[in-house]
Amino acid sequence: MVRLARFSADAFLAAAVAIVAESGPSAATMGAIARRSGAPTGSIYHRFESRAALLATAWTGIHGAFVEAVAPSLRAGDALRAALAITGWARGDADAARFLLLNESGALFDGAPLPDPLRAEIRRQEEELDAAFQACLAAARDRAAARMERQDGGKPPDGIRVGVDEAAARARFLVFDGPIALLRPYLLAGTEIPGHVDRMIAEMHGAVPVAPALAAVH
Amino acid sequence: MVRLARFSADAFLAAAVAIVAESGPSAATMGAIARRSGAPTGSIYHRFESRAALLATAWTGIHGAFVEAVAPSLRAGDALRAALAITGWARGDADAARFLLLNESGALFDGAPLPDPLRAEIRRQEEELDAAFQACLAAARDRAAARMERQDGGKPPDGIRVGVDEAAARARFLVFDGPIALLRPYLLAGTEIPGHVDRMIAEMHGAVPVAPALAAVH
DNA sequence: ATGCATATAGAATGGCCGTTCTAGAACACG
DNA sequence: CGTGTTCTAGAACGGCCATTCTATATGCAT
Repeated sequence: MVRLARFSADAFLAAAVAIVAESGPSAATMGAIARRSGAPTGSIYHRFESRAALLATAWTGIHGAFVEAVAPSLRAGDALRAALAITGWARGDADAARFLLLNESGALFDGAPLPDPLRAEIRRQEEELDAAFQACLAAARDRAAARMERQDGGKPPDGIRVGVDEAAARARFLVFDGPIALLRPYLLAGTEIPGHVDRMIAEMHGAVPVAPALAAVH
Repeated sequence: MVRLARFSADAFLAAAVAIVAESGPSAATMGAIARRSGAPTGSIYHRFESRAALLATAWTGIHGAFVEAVAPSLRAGDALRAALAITGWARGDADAARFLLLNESGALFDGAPLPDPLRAEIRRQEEELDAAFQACLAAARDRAAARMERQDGGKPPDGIRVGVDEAAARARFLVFDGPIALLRPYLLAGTEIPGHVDRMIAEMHGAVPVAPALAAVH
């Protein structure tokens, strides 16, 4: 019922993502987003209640795609495949990867008031990713226990005995922080991601155990 | 000759570093720095010609300490010791490490006009660090060549044949990006840096070669 | 046709921030 | 004991930005 919109929410989101990817979050002013969309600034407020809501919506869409790319491998207990899914996803959508990278530290919507459904979706994504990660961690722990049982009666193998916190930190690095650190230079430079990034990830996974002897701690 | 200053340049720098470490770069407004120092905003401009100059000076001081902590090990060709020097330095000055981390992407003084001596010092530090890094890379290459000669007549060992770009990228990750990625969660959370961070760095250096068969490429 | 809800269009508002300006104070030196 | 220079002190200025407001257009439902 009534006047049809010339500017869609998606158009504003796309403009915001492009600006952030090109020039960083602080360049994504309402004026810049409007200019890039060919719209007046006021029209943005017919779709989003604030700049924070707009950017958070953009973040949520991109982060959702990220989670969908990574979570299945995690749920399958395959940490290496999950790590490689990150590089694959980044290769497929460089702008999105750059956007996510530049908004890592939560500087985007720190304490800003967001619409409730958006907050709920953000939490849902975070919980889904965390649950998948925990599943992967549990699988690694089980494998470590089985390996230990096979090798000898009770003493841990040549790996180091680690606690749960350490195992989680190790897994986080192997799956997320390490691959992201490998991608960062290329994402920031805007150049293609070379194949040896994947090779290094594979080497790391082969050499650095997630849970070397976690079963001993249980 | 004349009135003695109540507020030193160092006081403003310390205030700026503390604010950035606590609340991020955008919180370090001239007003906030002045308030934290107990000075009027105008007084800051008797020491620094602009906000960019102030923050860049703070960055340069911290980065200089970082370089001094890391470069000697690099010049000695010891990549592992260099990587561990980063964690050691971060443990010794958490605020400084946080400051550096939060200003990685050069968002601090992007195209801002800076006094020439400051620019020169920044460039000098960057060149010193890069030279040390290149020395470390060259040492790794020499060791790889020697290892190859010892093992067999001409074919590369079980390592992967890599080019110069890849060797540099590998070394960068082993020395800088990897350790920093391991530190990031603890720096951002403001919690103590656990010992297993160093253990993982050592594992990585043991397992992921900087220049596996670089000599074959020369 | 005529309402009327919803859009465009862009000017106006108010706040924050970096920077500058005005006034006055302190101190080394002649 | 001025005098000049460098400081404190904080108000004032100008720009940018998010947000709101006013005026006008559009097109479906009646």
